[in-house]
Amino acid sequence: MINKNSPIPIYYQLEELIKVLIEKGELKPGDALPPEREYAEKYHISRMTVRQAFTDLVNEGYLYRQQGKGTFVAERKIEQGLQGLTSFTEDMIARGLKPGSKLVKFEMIPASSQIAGQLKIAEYGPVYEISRIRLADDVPMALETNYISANLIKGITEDIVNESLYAYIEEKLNLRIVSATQTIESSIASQSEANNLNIKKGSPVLLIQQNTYLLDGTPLELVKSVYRADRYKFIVQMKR
Amino acid sequence: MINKNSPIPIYYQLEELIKVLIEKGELKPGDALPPEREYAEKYHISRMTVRQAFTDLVNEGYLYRQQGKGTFVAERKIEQGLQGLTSFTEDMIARGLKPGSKLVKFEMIPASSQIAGQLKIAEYGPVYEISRIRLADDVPMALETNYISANLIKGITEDIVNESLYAYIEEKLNLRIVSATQTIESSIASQSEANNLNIKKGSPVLLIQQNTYLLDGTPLELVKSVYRADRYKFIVQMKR
DNA sequence: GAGTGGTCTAGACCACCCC
DNA sequence: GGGTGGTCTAGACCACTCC
Repeated sequence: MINKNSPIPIYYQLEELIKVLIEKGELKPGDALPPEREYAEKYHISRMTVRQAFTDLVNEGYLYRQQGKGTFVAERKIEQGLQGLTSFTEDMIARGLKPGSKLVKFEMIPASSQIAGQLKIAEYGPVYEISRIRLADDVPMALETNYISANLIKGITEDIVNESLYAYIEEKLNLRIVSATQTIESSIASQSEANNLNIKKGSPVLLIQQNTYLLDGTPLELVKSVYRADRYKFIVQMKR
Repeated sequence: MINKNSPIPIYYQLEELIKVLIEKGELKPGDALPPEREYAEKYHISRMTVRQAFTDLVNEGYLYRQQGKGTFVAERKIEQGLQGLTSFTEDMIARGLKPGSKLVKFEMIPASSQIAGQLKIAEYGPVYEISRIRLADDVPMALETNYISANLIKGITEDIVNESLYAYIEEKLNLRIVSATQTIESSIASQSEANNLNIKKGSPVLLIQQNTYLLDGTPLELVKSVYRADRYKFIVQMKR
């Protein structure tokens, strides 16, 4: 079960092993896991290594610990798109919907002061503005506009946007997206938003602005989205 | 600086020490910290202990690591109420507003099937229904309704509700609130909501439903809130 | 090659829970 | 008292980055 000569870290192998037990239902919510010392002995590994695996699973919400009592399987995690940073595509798939996209604008423009401030670039610096109607099961779900500094991300084409912008950024440019701040507010559709989303003017919409950051805190992009309230709810999981 | 005989764990003392350096500005965003081995030597502690402190600070968003390069101070954390679970009161204080509250309903009712299902109690089981108008700087901000199983939380009184329900639950009943799921949607104020919030019928509002859970996953309460869109934006921080 | 973080060991003692 | 997780040690070798 555990291969000590594998290049995959032992603690990681143990995490996967425990996750599988939970997903197969052999460990049910509320069940106590075997104690750390027992795992250490069984697999001939150090207790600290077992603890590293357990700690990760606690942080991911699979387990919880109680001093003096033991380690237990947590209630089933909410299977939602929002336990972390996800793209529209990932979000829709997690919700069981077929994602789609229709490009409505793809331009390079000078940054307004508001956008330049958020992206921490010079005012009037070049940014890509990419507007897309986002579809779920072929019905409009949201109107999404991305702003990305053209100096940071060079060589974007329409083809890349139609494929996957995130995959291009992460795989081709080797930039790691690690965090984001989202601001969510309630609003009412303007005439042009209503036209794009195929709803009536004045219908309620969810306005989401996302700032995305790289590992060192450099702003990568700004995304402004308008979601149809009748089709979309935002879900967040929080820990104390 | 580090007291090895203190009952406070060494790794925790080190965390506080580093946090203070960051908050005082002696360590600025982007700065490299001294390497782990240097801390270990300086304070005569094990490198693993240093690593535990660093790891916690990375998880809390204060630091980030780069293999082969070093450990660095992250960009200033967004000082927002929403980097974790907060009560309305905490949220308002974090936003620089004076929280207030006006009780409009306090009853014990039989749980509807929807509420019973969410709280995982029997249908028609007793629940407290507590409705409050939430004020920020003395102006209505939200209409909030809590549902709590009366069997789980016994002996709530109006006085407790007017003080702090969370403090009562955590301190007096010794229950630890650890996680919550929030569903956020956009809607339009009904006539009665509009009256309570002092806005026009049909104005946009943010509908937030929160399910709160204890350590072992037991549902503690259900909170349904209606926030004025003109005064409130919801903010979330996410990590990959 | 030198320096950094990443993984791992084989112990130890403490704090807490339950019987 | 026995079992659990919580903290801590003093090393070791590996993987990665940079010069």
